[in-house]
Amino acid sequence: MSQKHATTFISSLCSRGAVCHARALFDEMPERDVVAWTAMLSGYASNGLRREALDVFRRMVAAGAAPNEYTLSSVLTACRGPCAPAMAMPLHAVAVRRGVDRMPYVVNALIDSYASLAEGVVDARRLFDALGSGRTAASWTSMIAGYARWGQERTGLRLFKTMLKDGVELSTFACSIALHACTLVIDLCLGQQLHLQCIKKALDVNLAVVNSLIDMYCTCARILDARSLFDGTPERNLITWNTMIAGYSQCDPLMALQLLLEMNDEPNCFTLTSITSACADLAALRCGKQVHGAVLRRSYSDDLQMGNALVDMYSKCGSITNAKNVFDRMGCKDKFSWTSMIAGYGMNGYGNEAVQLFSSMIHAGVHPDHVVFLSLISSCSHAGLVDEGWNFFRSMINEYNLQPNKEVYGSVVNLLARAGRLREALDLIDTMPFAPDEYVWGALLGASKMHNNVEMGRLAARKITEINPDDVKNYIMLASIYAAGSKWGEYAFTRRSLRGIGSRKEAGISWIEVMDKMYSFTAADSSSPQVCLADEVLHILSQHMDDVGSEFCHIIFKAT
DNA sequence: CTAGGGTTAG
Repeated sequence: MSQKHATTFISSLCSRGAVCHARALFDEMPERDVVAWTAMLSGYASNGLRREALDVFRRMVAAGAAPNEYTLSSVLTACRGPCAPAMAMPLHAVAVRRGVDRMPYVVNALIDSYASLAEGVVDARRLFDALGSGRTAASWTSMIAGYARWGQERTGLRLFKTMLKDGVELSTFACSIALHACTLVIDLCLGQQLHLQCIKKALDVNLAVVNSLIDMYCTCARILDARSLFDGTPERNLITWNTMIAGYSQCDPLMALQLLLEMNDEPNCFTLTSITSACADLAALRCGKQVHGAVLRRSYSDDLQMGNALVDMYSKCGSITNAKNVFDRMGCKDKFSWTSMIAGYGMNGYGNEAVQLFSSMIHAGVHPDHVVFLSLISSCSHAGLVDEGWNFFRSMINEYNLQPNKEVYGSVVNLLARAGRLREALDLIDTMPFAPDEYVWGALLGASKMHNNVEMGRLAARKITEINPDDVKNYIMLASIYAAGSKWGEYAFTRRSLRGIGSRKEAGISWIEVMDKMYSFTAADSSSPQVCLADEVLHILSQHMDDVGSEFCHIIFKAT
């Protein structure tokens, strides 16, 4: 068999996944030219065997075969990912030495390689600019993707527009990258324009494009548009399902579970993370436990994001012991893991534990940010640890050089006011570097009611009215403060202005799901005869809650 | 006879 024939055979075997047979044949060859080496190398690479591909490259160099432009672009793409930053420079040097560093395929691969590191984007751009008219569609998309990857989405999108102006035909690749950039900066307008272009050029039959469109609409809060694309596409893969489920987990967690039921593919780690966060929003503990079981069976528990979602889910379901168990078992933790656990302690009333965990976090060398301090201060607020909370606020500014944002100020106002230190809360509002919003005043108003402080309540309510005159609960709250302080004249006046607004306080609705039926209740819903039985029903329900909750999940995971 | 770019979760 000639060398040419053997090489053809090798690539053919590799393209059908028979890499081992290809390798056996390769090893039998009495001599191997560049083409043969490259065929073997790219055969490994296209089958995801990057280590083997790199090994072939090393042996090839050692054997004295000179890599050409095919070899270099193959080896560059083979080491995409974690080892790309280390390989970009040396391989670039080889390309220069072989005189192929300006060949489009090589340059495109180099752009991608350099842009795999944030600091390399500038080098990538230099290569891109040097290409001049030698740019291909892939050069553009690699460069745009490089920007989008490192938080320069706007620059990427500008380059995308330049590309179109230069007359480069819109490809499915460019389209999905640009759509992804729109998603990252939440630019619905541009996303919709792109959608239109997709339809015009019939690119919306491409699954990757459809998936990016669905993601874009979900992120831009257009779940219905996302759903109609999802329903309309003739073909769906796991990414399609995961994107749609992730979208629902943000705005309609029950629908996320529903979609999981309809899915025929096996859920993967991404699916289960979204489902876990849906369970967190529903406070569906039994369901969340079933998901956790599915996670353990599939050995996804080592995944960082999965662990974080589980900690969050158990915290929001009030199961702090399980949250702590998951947290403690996590092999590696990031800022989000610590924040979720601290917030979990806080929302369940464990202020001291939250404070303790914060110091463990500092001990572990994790830098706190605004979100951590927000969780921490609100933990202190719930647990009545006023001085501790106040000290964290001070240390946030003085020790960690963090400028508290509006939310943090609001949380500190809440901390002081709930503890009855209304005067100090008001002073803080007066000195904070933001215009106080209705939520800050709302915290003061609520605390004024709690501590029967008519004067402070009147002030807070007046401020809220200036910001939002239609806020009904503001008037109701103020009226009850007057009532408690026996200020009946002002009470009557407030009730009258409430009638003047002509709106009613929206009823708070609670709901409960039993099997596949949804029951809703409103507070003091005496109009419904069923509610007369509410206490009895609730009593029975609480006895059977565990069994009922798990039913739904058994349906979901019956296949596992 | 050998080479390229894209979409998913907190």
